[in-house]
Parts: sequence; structure tokens; C-alpha cells
Amino acid sequence: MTKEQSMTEPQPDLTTMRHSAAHVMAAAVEHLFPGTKLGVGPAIENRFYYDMDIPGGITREDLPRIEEEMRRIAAEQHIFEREEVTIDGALERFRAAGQDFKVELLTDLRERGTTRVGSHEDVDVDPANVTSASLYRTGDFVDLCRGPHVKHSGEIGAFKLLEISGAYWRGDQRRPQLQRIYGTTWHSQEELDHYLWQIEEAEKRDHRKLGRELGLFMFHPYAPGEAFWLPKGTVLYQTLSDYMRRLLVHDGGYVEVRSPLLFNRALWETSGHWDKFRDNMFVLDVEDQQMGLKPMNCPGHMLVYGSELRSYRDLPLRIHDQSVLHRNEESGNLSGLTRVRQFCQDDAHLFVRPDQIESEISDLLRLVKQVYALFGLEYQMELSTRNPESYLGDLETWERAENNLRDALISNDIPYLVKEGDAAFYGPKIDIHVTDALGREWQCATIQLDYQLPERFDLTYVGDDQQRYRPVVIHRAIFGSFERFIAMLVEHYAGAFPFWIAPVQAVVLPIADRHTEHAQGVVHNLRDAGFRVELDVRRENLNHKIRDAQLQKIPYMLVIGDREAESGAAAVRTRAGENLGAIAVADVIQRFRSEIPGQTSEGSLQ
RNA sequence: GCCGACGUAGCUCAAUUGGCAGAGCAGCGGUUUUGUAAACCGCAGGUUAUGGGUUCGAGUCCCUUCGUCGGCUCCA
Repeated sequence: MTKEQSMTEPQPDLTTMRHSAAHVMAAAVEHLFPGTKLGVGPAIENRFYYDMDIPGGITREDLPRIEEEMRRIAAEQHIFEREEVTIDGALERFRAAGQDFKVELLTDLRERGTTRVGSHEDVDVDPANVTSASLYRTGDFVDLCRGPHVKHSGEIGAFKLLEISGAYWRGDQRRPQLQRIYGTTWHSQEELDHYLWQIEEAEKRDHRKLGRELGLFMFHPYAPGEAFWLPKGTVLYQTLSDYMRRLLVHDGGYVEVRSPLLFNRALWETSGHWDKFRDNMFVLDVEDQQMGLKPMNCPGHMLVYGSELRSYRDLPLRIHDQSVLHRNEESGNLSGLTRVRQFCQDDAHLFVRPDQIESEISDLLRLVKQVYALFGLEYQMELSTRNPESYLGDLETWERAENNLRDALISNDIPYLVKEGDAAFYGPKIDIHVTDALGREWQCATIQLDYQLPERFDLTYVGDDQQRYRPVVIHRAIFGSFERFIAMLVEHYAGAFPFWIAPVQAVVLPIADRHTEHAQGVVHNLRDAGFRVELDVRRENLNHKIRDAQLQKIPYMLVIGDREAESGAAAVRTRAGENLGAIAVADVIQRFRSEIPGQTSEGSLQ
């Protein structure tokens, strides 16, 4: 585009285009499936959708027809005409048209002054306007909508319909289930193609696919939602676990415990989980008692704290625990490693005096920064504040707690978003959201302030004045769950893990049988130096072995032929395809050592 | 859990309107001793996820159960 064009013909913004495309899509569906009832159709990140009750329902095969009809409507360039009407007038029209969902939205607006349902906002009606509503007409299609829109239906860009799925009306399981059609639209065909290419690339990185190809983990129908960690995946898991243990226990002033998985119902009643979390717990009958598998470590840690008389001098007490947790997720919610029924967290509970909160939070923010930087992960911090409709405790405490968190963020120069009203009922929190290769956000790390559990378990410490005081608990996890974090790492690195966590760090490739002995020596030396090295003695040619090692994304390939056997070296190839030539084994070890964080100047392991 | 789609060899996928279940890779046996992304020949591999039904005949049509995927809801 020339500069001149961009000045005279500003392109509509993508959100407006996408929202307008949703209208055109709804119009197309109405043409093809008369009697369709419309829900809502907003623009979302990269895409748009419309929820509809379509007579007889549609399948994926119908999408090309709908797309074709959209192209026809686009070609006709119908103007998006705005019309301001009274709510009663609008009600009449949508009632007459049998648009029950629109009628409900308008009724809500009139009666409650908003169309909001919980934190989910429907965008058809401007909540600031309670006397009139705006309609948009495009050809024969009229929709309740607050706009804005592009000029005419020809301006909805280069689009494609992507996906079809179910969605409850207003996100409520008890309400009718509508069909949601997803599409995407962009300024140009090139941008559309690029987006479609991105989706394809992201699919190649899918941890479920790579997990199988790289032999990291598997699932079996007999254990839905519970991963089997295969030998290579176990190395990865264990390496991360050891790294975190070292960071916390060796360097960070934490102590580690192992605690029971199965607890009497009484514990869960005390902690409040029986009330709030029962549906997500596995409960079983043991003799004449009910026992629950733990979904979190916190109640157990309360018992550990309470098992001794604690002095103010003992605080902060930081208890780390990598125990197995179970949550009874609904079957439809299970997904690869990111939503499972059994997992471990790099969990810890910090028992602190009120005056220690801010410095503890600061330390945690630094820890998050350090760990995420090591993996090169992008993240966004979010401060969740009190939900006025659901909180325990007094306002003063809440205010102080929120200020503690905010001050810690500010003093560490960390940009953050505020999520008003998103706090847990027991205290405010900082969540850390990581963006993965699919552009999806995952909540991994979390830092939560809790004044309630110490109360429920009547935890105290003795102050310097002999009085009993109540400690504050900080729940925190840096990886979150190992399962989800590994899923993210797989997609982030596309399976090409950094050397220090790679399940196999190098493979030794003898060219012919006569090189096996020297190759075994090389393997032996490298293993002695502490590296994870395999030997490929198959009677295949070098090309074949190289290809297999590349596909397994092994960081280093060490080729042993006549020349290397003679000189006591290995010809080093990296998975990036570089051929570094023959290198003496001692120098290979040096090179490997330099790739372990903590053994270089940039160390995280010290 | 709900809506929709899917389930064929270890993996990736074929199989005409309902008419003999097939290929590549992997595996196994042989031949080849190989220099930076797939050597060659052969063999074996299946109650088409599961249980039932319709039919002369079912991978294909209908129902059940289980699982997976995309969403909704919920969340580490």
C-alpha cells in the first residue's frame, strides 16, 4: 500500500471488520437455514463467532456453503445502516421475528439496565444506554447491535470459516445449547494465509503430537486424564523437579515435605474444600469413613504448621511439596497434559508475619522473573482484587493485602494488569499468564495471599511479647503444575529442548562396526561426566542415523569414523545442522558443561 | 457433564452406491560396513475402539459403552 492510499483510505480496524463479518455470516446462515435464532456474535482475538440456534443443526460440511453465501452478500456491498429505536420498539420487532434470544437481551436491558451475565459481557447492547437500542441493517438482515461497523458488506476483508462447536446461551449449562461458528478475517489474502499458516505451524508443535513422537508420555483409556511418563519424559520431569528443588531448598530458604494423598473428610470440612471444591474431588469410603484424595496441598501443610508451637523467630516458614494431586475434572474438560486429573505442582506455602508479606512477595516476583527468563517465556502479571460480592474477612485487611501485592509489583518495576473482582474469596492474588505457541494463554505461576486458612486451622505463633498471633499464608507455585508447564515447554521449543533439560543430550553415531569400540568409549566418558548420551549401533548408514537423531531433536550428534577413532575425537554436528568438525572428547565435555545453566556466568543454579 | 465431530496395523493414512480390509514408515529375518536428514530384498502385523441391532452381506447404516478432538462450563 502506498503512503497516499493509506492516508486517504484508512482501513477499518480488524475488530470492526470481524464484528461486521459476524453479521454477514449470520445473514448467510439465515438465508440458508430460515428460522435460525441469533444469540450473540462478537469479534475476539484474531477471530469472530456467532452463536445461533439453527433449525436441524449444521455440520462442518455446511461451512463452505455458508462461506459461499457470505461471498455473495459481500459482493453485493450492502450498506450497514444504523437505526436508533426505543427498547419497546426493538422488543416488538424481535418478538415478531421470533428472535427469542434478542428479546431476552432487550428485556434484561430494560429491567436490569445491563446485559451482563457475571463477568461475561454480551456486546449487543450498550449498557450505558437504557432507553433506546441501535439496530444495524445489512440488506435484508437486521441485528440488534451497538456497532460500530464497516461501511458495507464488501469491506469485511479476506475471511474464512474455521470451526463449529457448541456454546450455552449466556454460558449457562441450564440454558439452551447453541451452535457457534468461528471465522477469521483479515485486511488481505496474504494476512489471512499467514494466519492459516500460523495455525498449521502451531498444530505441528502440539505437545500431544510431539509427546508421542518424542516418546515423552502416553495416555491409556483405562486412566483418562492421567499421564504415563515414559523414560524420556521422566528425565525431563525429574530434571525440572530437581532444578526447582535446588532453587527453593538449596538457595531459597525453603524446607521440603512429603505429605499424605488421602485425608479424612473432616480435614476438608475444616479447610472449606468440602463446601467449595467437593465436586472436583475424588471421595472414597474407607471402612465407615469418607476419605478424599487431595486436590491441593494447603490443608495438609496447615497440619504441619500446627504440629508444633511456632515462634515469631521461626517465620517465615516456607514449606515446599511436590506431592501428587488429584482433581476430578469433568471428562469433557480433559485435554492432553494441560488439563489432567492427576498432577504435581511445585507447590509451597509460606507462613509469614504480616510485616514480612511485602518482602516475601518481592522475593517471589524475582523468582518468577528468574525462572521464566531461563526458559525465555513471555508472560503477563495480573493482580486480582476483591470481589465485592464474594469475600471473607474485613475490608481493611483486604485493602492492606492488595496494597502489599501492588507495592511489590511496583517496587520490582513489573508491568501488570488489574483484574477487578477476580480474587479468590479468601484473598487477592497475582497470576502469571504465559503465552504458548498457539497464542493461548496459560495460567502457570500464582501468588495468593490467604488470611482464611490460618483462621480455620487456628494457627498461631508466639510474638516477642508472649502473645499469640495469627500468621498469614502465601500460596505460591512457579511452574504451576509440572504437567502443564512441560506441555508449554514442548510447544514453546517445538520439542527441541535446551541442552540442560533434553532427555537425550547427545547420540554417538559410529559409521561402521569397527568404530563401535571407540564409540562406546566416548559414550562412557560423556556419561562419566554426567551427560545423558545414547549410542546408535544399528546397521544403518550415517544418513539414516542422522535423520533419526534430527527427528528426535537431540542437541548433539557425535560421528565416529576412521579418522575420529584414530585421533580420539568425535565429529560434532548440532541439531541446527552445523558441522563443527572433529573435536577431542575432553573439549566436547567442556562445551557441554558450558551449556548447563549455573555452570556459566549466567547461572541460575549457582 | 453438555453440544458437535471422530475412533481402520505401533505411527500416518487408503478401502467406489453396503460386496474379498490395503499402503508407507516402524518391527522381525536376510543382504549391504556405510562420512552428516530415509540402502535393498523378504516376512509378519487386524474380531475395523466396545457391545448390540438392521441386512443375503456392515469398516461403511442404527443404538449402547469407552476414549479422543473442537467448543461451552470450570480451572494448575
